[in-house]
Amino acid sequence: MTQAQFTIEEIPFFDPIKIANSGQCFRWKILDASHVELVALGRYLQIAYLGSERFAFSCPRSEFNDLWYNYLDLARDYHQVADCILPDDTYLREALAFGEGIRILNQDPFETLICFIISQRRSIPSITTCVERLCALAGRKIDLPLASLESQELFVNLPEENYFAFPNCEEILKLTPEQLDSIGAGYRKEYILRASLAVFSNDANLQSWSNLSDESLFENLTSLYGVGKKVANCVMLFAYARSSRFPIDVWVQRIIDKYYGGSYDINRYPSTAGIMQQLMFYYERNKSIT
DNA sequence: TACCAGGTTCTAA
DNA sequence: TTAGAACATGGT
Repeated sequence: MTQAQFTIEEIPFFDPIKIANSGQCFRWKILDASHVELVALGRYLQIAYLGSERFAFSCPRSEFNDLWYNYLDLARDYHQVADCILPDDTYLREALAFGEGIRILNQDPFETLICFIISQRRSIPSITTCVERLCALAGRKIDLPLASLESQELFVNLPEENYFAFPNCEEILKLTPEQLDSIGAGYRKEYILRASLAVFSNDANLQSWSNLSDESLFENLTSLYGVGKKVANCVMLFAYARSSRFPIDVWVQRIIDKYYGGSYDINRYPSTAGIMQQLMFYYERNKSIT
């Protein structure tokens, strides 16, 4: 008996469209009101909302269990996280009501590192453009589950375009200077190259770094040229499941100044400050748009 | 057109 | 130790 080429799952507190707009990932794309596609972990995935917290994923059950369950952080009980919000934290309560369904992804460390190096002092649309150019130039072409998807009415048919995996360090280092210039990374080009070189030479063994303490991991990440505390905290939060990390960017600083009197005690949420940060960030960026 | 963007590095005090 | 300038490019 052949395995079904899709997986259906009931998932509470999960909103792919909000995740796509949350700023933690740059390769998720909203196709329509109930479909999202993404490229991650070297694969293509489409997610369809079926109603009543039920979702269809364009992959076999085995792939869903092996890869996407962890990537999408489905083991965590987000209702429990929500229950931790203090009664007097009015702003965060509003942020939760607005952003319910956002999960913190467990992304690939190298991809997250390079993406957030690119992110510094740029808008999210601009980051997305730059990341896509890098993938198209240096990334491996991905085999699409086209035939199997088209045979299912659950999913949106794929456009006839190519999808590329995020490149590894070797693939980035193989780019010519002209190619690297053409992705439009500007002065961050040198940061990308030196981070890639550190990983290639094994000075930065990103896989083994997952065993480090928060303090050591932060120290190692910030030792990379072009990686400061903001980018390091984003990598820790979005790729190393360090949910206590609280990246402070211009948006979050604005929130702290406006709603928290200029200082924010992250010890209010010792193990979930990063999740709270993401809710705040999403709320502040999107509340005026919708 | 001018301004700002999920910051970091470098330099001078 | 800290404040401030410089940094490349894209989106609005």
